[in-house]
Amino acid sequence: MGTKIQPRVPRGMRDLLPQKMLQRQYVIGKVENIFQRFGFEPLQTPALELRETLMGKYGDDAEKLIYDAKHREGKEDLSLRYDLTVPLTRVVAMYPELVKPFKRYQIAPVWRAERPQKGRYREFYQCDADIVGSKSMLADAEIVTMIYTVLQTLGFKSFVTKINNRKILTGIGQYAGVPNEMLGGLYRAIDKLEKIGADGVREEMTKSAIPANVVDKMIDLVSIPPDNFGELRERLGDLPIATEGLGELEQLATFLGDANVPRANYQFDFAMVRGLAYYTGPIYETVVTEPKIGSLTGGGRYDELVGLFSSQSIPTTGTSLGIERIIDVMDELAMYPASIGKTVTQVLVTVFNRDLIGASTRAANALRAAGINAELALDAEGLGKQLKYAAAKAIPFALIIGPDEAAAQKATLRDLTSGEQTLIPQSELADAVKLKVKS
RNA sequence: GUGGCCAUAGCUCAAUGGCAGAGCGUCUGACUGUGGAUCAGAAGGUUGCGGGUUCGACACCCGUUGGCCACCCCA
Repeated sequence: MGTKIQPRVPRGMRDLLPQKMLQRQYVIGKVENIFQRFGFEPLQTPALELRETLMGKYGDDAEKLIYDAKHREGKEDLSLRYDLTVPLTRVVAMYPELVKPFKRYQIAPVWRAERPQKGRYREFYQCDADIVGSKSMLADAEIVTMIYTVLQTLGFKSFVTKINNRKILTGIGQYAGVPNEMLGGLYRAIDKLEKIGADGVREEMTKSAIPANVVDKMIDLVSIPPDNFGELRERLGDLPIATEGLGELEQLATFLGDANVPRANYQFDFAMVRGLAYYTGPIYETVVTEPKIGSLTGGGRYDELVGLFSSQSIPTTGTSLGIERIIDVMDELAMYPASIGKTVTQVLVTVFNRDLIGASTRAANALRAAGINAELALDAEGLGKQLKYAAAKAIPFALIIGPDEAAAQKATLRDLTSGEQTLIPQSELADAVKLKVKS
């Protein structure tokens, strides 16, 4: 062998070592649980999609970030999936026999060639839940309710799901009379209202070459406080598209009230914008106030997307939870329950010497049969070393069967946290250990 | 994609341009039935990588890769 290869992972991607994986599995398990409780069912799709499946759906800016993954000698142009939404619409178009409304969730990695940063990776997991085949605002309300339930279950306290409607944004654009190709700049400036204030937005709009008279109208409009439907209706009432959007949000508000989602956890924010091109109706985005890490969830209604793959379009709404950011916030705020340890092993069964390998193996298997995660020490090289190993791995208990215990048909259970030891008859081993381990 | 900060032992960090160090961790022993305490000792480095300046570079210059931060955008 010549010079060694530097062990590295691709930029923006990472290994997830066991301790991290235990935390992730906890979070993903909770999320999956809630998804199922709302009647969503699992779906899996390939990591690679045909390039043509992905292109033309997200907008130019987003599509620059799509990874190509064509094989050297392959005949198909392939790309790594950019999100889970477009694959879903592809599935819906391919299997028209799926019973509607089709409610599916998918928890899987997606890839985006962005410049990495904290809370932003090139390979990351998304947790999506969508309802295909219902145009009712009740579907949107279910999505927002579920977002609330997930975050609340994970222990989040101060978070707000902001809700707006693409139709209102379109209305704002019409009201301002800005040409279509400038709408992007307009929306982007509006989106920054909270971050940079009205003056900042004014500056931003001027930079985007939006006429001065329009800018003033915009600032006025966008400065309408959240939840103030009346004021907005007064201004945009002449525009059918805006009226329609407002009507939808009012219905949504009623349904959220029915669902008892706490008023503090959602807000109708007419300045909230989402970048993806395919949204057509209500849009949502959840932010936490404590560590500023961007949005934890994002989603909305995209009634026309399925239509790009099929002769008929199907109304669809859904959300994507940013599991990576949720995990980052939970790390920062130490939100994991004590029950997720650093290891899955509950008991290390030590091996006193070669002659007692059999006794320890039988004990380990008895524990395993009783549903206890038991690890058998693999080298009989001294009790001290084995206990040190247990401590290093944060295994909470060690079982010791030395000559004395073996002769008396007993075993010693040592609590590595307190140092307390109990002598247990081998006949009652599993039950006695179970009691100790669970407490 | 644009701009800035950073990269030295497994980890956290030192070292006026002049012999690359400390703390923690790791390993061994004091302790042949007990880890986390104490003591003694040991291992561990091409200073991210490639060039350049210099008698001499961890330090200065250029490039490159990666991490972080602010934009852009977004989960």
